[in-house]
Amino acid sequence: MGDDVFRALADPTRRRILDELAERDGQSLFELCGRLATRHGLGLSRQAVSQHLAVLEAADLVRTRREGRYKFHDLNTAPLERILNRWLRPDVPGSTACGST
Amino acid sequence: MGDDVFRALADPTRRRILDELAERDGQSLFELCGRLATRHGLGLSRQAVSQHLAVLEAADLVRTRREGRYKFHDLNTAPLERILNRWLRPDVPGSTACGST
DNA sequence: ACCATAGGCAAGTGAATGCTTGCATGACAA
DNA sequence: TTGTCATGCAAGCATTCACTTGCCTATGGT
Repeated sequence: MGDDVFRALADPTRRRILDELAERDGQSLFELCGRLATRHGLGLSRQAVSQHLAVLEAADLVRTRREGRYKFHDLNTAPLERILNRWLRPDVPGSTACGST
Repeated sequence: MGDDVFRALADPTRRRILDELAERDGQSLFELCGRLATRHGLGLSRQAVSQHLAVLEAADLVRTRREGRYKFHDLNTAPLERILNRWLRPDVPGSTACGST
């Protein structure tokens, strides 16, 4: 476990998506496309962003909720908190649970 | 800055190398090869590990010091500490410095 | 000097990755 | 129902990446 998290964080575009969601939770796919374009200068297709979101969701870094035909995305920092302790604080209780990733 | 750090952490073998160095600093290339093989079951060539170490060193996650014909590797957690704050504590002073990575 | 040891450099290969293109699905409005 | 909007699925392409192979440098022991 945690493998998907590191892989998800490897791409700079996905990190910018996390930045966007950290600033404003609950954005839809098109909202993210627009903000990545206008604020970060990234001219990505809708599918490109969709695939990035799928990777982030698989890593549990992004939670989604459907409402009608919209799908809203929320940032989930729990996997990040679990990962830090691996090398930074190796003797915190619970940090050994992800030691074999 | 920080881009190399995420890329370096993306590979599971490199993460195991960091585990090894976290447990015992100052290992040489051959030492790491041996311990990755015996303790993690990874049958990697010397060059494979060497290239991984080069990536980790480029990301400043590993510091090296030469002594004679030996080259010892030490873990450096500073880049990790800088990265945490990006999404976990966005309002800590100094965390804005790596916001555009 | 000789040889073994520790490490470095560079080209080549197979697999994974990011992105595109095209078509399909489901929800809402007219 | 018909059309449109938001999203999903899948194949194809170009790049990147991890690993190997082969040769080279340098240090230390004998």
